[in-house]
Amino acid sequence: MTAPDEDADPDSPEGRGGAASVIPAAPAGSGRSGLDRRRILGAAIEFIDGQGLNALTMRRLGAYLGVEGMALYRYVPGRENLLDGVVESVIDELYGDPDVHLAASHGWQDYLQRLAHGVRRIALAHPEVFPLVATRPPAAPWVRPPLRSLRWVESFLDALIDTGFTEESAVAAYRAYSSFLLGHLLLEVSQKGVKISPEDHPEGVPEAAADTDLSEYPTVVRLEPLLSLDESAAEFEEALENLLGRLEVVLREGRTPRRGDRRT
Amino acid sequence: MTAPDEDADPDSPEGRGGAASVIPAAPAGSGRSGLDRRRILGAAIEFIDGQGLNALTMRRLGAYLGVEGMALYRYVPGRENLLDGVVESVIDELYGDPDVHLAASHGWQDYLQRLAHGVRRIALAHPEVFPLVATRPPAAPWVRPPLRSLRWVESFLDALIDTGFTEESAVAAYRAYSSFLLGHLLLEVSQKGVKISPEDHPEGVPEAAADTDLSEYPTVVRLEPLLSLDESAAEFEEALENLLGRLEVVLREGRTPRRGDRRT
DNA sequence: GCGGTTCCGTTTACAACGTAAAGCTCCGGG
DNA sequence: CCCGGAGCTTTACGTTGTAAACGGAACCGC
Repeated sequence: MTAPDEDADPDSPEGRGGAASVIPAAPAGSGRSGLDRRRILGAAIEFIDGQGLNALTMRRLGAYLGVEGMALYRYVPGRENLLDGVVESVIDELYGDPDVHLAASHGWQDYLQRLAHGVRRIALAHPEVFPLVATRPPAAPWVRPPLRSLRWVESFLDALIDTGFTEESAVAAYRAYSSFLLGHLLLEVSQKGVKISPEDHPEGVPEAAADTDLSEYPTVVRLEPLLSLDESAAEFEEALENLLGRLEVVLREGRTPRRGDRRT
Repeated sequence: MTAPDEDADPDSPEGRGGAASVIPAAPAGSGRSGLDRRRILGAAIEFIDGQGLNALTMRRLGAYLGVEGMALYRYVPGRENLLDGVVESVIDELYGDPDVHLAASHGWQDYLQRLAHGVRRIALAHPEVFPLVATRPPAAPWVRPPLRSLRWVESFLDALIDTGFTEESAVAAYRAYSSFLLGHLLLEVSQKGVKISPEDHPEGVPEAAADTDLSEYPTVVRLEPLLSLDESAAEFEEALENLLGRLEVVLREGRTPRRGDRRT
């Protein structure tokens, strides 16, 4: 079903190289006994990708690994920690992505562009996992967003500061960038999440939905084809470019612009 | 504790009029017997605001209402549905907000501005609830974002179309606006969510955290004061204004700008 | 008044969850 | 041969969401 050519999304799974596959871990119940934290986290990710987050329970994950559920507790302190680990693991895929660099060797715009697409690739590869990134309470109070690892935050700030941003504007940029990524990807991922409805209406009237009464919302109904059109890639690109443009202004003016600009 | 004057956030709880209080419902366990769906949803919101989302269980919510837990099932089909109802209720607070209008009587910019602040007020009033807005699977596949109610989507699209947007650009605007709101508010809310840590360090060194080793992240450490500075209100304003500016361009050009047409 | 229905809340019940604690089972070093 | 520990399983407990049966009050037409 997925239109394979035409204007294929460069961030779609397998669109780019080898990133987005977590761990070479054994397929499912094969590689017996070699249990360890990484294998567990890898399995958890596979499991969530396949069965959804709600389906993930300790016992089921155990079974998925050919083991008894309680066995996991030898390597993982508990479920919450496991989920934290999952998030961390998923974000760590960035390190394996050859298109994403830790340093801004080709300018900050290139750096941010690559980073954004790297994160998007991850989000699209693990749509069920990604919301966790947004929801899990952060280890450090700042570091909220998509790049939850301190190492990435460090890299981000360094990259910008090295290329001329002031500290203030680098931090401002970090936040603007983060919330852009978070918002856009969350929206995109959850839009994909709802497939074309697994069952239902094998025939009968396609409009005038069965569950809710749409007759009060004529515009929504009329624009439905537009609304359900998926332009995410282009929209992402546009919003990203706009953001970069905004940051460029910040850079040039050396400060984060304030309304009415009465500064401290 | 909350610095009351200075440059008070206009969207902070009680900053604006009467919105952001769900339902006049009885305080806690007072108004006995009059159980019904709205009262339950109201109580659930209060409960989540007070005890956090994780603490919400059917039995506890029952107890909070002076009732036996199973009693709730007469009015609510189940927990999932309850959470959906909570989200819906919270969004419905928009209707009670005198500053937010359903129609763009003072131009679309005014409309979007008011709407954005209305949603922000809600997010700040219910920081524990808001992430649900982002996470809950949507009833209709499109309609993803902060304004989950079809009525608001309808209103949004009408407002823009009435003031000159094409259908395509109205939809594009809807998405850009949504993801902006979602991202920014989610970030903001979860940043506030982590208060000054309920317990711990009643004394001792405030920096050089006890749990993780920050020594590898000198920039993060150095910028920590900046990073934890809370400029959310200003940042929100700036990003919102930028977005509106972007939409204005879209409006003027009558189309959603595609990659390729430049205008730096 | 009175039997019956209907409403609403309680009780009881159960499977599944996260997790503590104790029990196996094997394995390499004395 | 025995031992101790690593690694997994068993058993156990409290809590969760929810189905089903239950009780009692409030109302109905008579």
